[in-house]
Amino acid sequence: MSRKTEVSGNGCGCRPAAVAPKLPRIRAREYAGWFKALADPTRIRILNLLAANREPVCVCDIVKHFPIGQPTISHHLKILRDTCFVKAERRGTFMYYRVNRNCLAEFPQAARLIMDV
Amino acid sequence: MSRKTEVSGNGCGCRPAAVAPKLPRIRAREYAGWFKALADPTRIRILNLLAANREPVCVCDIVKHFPIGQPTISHHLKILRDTCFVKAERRGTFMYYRVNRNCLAEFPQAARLIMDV
DNA sequence: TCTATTCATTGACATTCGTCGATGAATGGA
DNA sequence: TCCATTCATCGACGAATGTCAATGAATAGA
Repeated sequence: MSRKTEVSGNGCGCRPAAVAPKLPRIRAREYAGWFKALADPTRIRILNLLAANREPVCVCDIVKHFPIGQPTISHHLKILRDTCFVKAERRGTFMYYRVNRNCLAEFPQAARLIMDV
Repeated sequence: MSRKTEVSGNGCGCRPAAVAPKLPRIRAREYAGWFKALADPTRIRILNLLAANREPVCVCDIVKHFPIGQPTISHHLKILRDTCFVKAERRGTFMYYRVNRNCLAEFPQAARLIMDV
C-alpha cells in the first residue's frame, strides 16, 4: 500500500483532514450577490443618502449629490433594486426611491452563517 | 428672479431638498473594499470552510474542496488576508490559515452606519 | 397635439476581476 | 548538496464592471 492511497484525506496523514465548507454553493452565490451590490463606494453612498432622508428621494435629487451622470446613477439604482436594497415608486414623471431597511437587517444573520456560529 | 435661481435646492420648489449622504467618501470606500472582498462565492466558501474548522487549515487542504487551481486559491486568500478576514501563519513548508472573527463582527456596525441608525 | 421634463436603456470604452499555466521562493529531508 | 513539496507570484486571457454620450419611453402641462 503506497502512501498515495492512505486513508485520511491528505497524503501523509500528519494532520486531520479539513472539514468541508458547510454553506451550500447556492447560498454562497446568493450572499456574494448581496455583497457585490455593496462593493462600490457610490452605491454605498446612494444607500446612505436614501437612509438619511426620511422621505423618498427622486432620481434628479440624488444626482445632485454625486459627480457622475444620471444614467450611471440609474444604473446603480437598478442594481440596488434588483437586490432589493431599495424600493421605487413613481409619482407622475418622478421616480421616488427609498431604502429597504428589512434587507440590510438580514446581514448579521448572513455573517453568522458564513462564520459558522 | 427666474425660477432657475430659486432657493430650495431643486428647480421648482415643489418638494424639500434632499439631505446629503452622511457617510464620508473615505469610509464608503473602506466599506466597499470589505464588501468587494466578499463579493465572490468562492471566497465566501473559503471563509466558511476556515470557520467550520476549529484548527487552522493549510492551503493544500483548502484546495481539495474546490474545483479551481491552487494559484487561484492563493489569489483569493491574499484578498482575504489584505482585508484581514483571515490570518496566516507558516509551519515549515505549510501555510496555515484561520478566520479572523473580529473582522466579521464589525459588519453589523457598518450596516448601521450605512443605514443611518 | 406639441413641448419640456424625468428617468431608463443602449452601445461603447477602459478598467478590474477570476481563472489558468508556468515559474519562482522557501523549507525539509535524503 | 540535491530533490520533493508547498505555496506565492507572474503573465495572459475572457468576462464582468463603472462610466459616459446618445437615445428612447412615459408623463404633465400648454
